[in-house]
Amino acid sequence: MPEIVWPEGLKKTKQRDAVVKILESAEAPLSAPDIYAQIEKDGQAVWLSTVYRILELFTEKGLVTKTPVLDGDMAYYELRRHDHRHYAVCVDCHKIVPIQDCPMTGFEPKISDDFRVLGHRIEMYGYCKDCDKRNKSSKE
Amino acid sequence: MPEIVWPEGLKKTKQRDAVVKILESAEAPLSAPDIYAQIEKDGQAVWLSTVYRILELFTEKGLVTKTPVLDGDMAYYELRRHDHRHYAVCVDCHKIVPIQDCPMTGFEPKISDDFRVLGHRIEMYGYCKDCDKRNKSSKE
DNA sequence: TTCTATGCAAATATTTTGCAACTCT
DNA sequence: AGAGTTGCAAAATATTTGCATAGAA
Repeated sequence: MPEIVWPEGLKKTKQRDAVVKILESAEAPLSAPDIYAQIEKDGQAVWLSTVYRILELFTEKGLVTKTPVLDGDMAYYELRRHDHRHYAVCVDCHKIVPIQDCPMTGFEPKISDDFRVLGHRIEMYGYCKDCDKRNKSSKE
Repeated sequence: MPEIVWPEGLKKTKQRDAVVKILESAEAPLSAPDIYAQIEKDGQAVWLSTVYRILELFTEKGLVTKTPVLDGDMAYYELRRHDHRHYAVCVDCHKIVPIQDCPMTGFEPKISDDFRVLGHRIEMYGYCKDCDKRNKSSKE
């Protein structure tokens, strides 16, 4: 069962289907090369530039959200779902872990007069369990 | 009066001073090319790669925070001040506006068992007053 | 058939790196 | 003097674009 509504005017192609499928089964944002690699691994042929083009198009159509992660050497993409998720990112191994709830709920920023807020992005950073443990034991 | 403590072991050079001065007077995060352009405009000579190197070093030393903005085509840098600020970014003109207070205060994410949280980043996005007005009037 | 999407190559943009010359301490 | 910094050029990485062909409606 597809989680998305296909925007009218867009043709369905196997490349686009592949991208959607990867995004649907992802539980954390993925980079374009991530998605490209997964499609290849599934035995399908795509070009990285095509993946970029699809992601850009999907972002435009509101299907996908483009967001930088951590210190941002790459852009990450995720399906724009009905639920509202944020992530914690490990500063060491760059693992991405979903956070359950959103601290912005009910929060009204004081800028609202000067700014029409459409949404927000929250990212926590720190050490995941594994890296935390490793750092402690190696006393680094 | 300098807002920062110069890390020991780092030499003071006019390039580094220039970068610090720009960052001190900025009230929103700046990209490396932004900083480079401002220094040039002040009549000083620097190389962009030097600016990048200085910012990387400062980030390592904890003087500066590197953070991607909006959809992240570039990294932005800001002085790591004592106060804790977040920003709203206009999706149209990319203007960056500081937000007064932080919705995370007192918030304890449910992941804390599996993750040692060091900090967080929040970014609101939407339309700034000018772009909102312009979009309404041009009925675009 | 007609319009759009993709393959492919080549360009662009941002950031990083290597090394010799220079400049702080 | 000696270690750390910068100028400069060139490389590396991420992403975008142009155009002819292939594919969906």
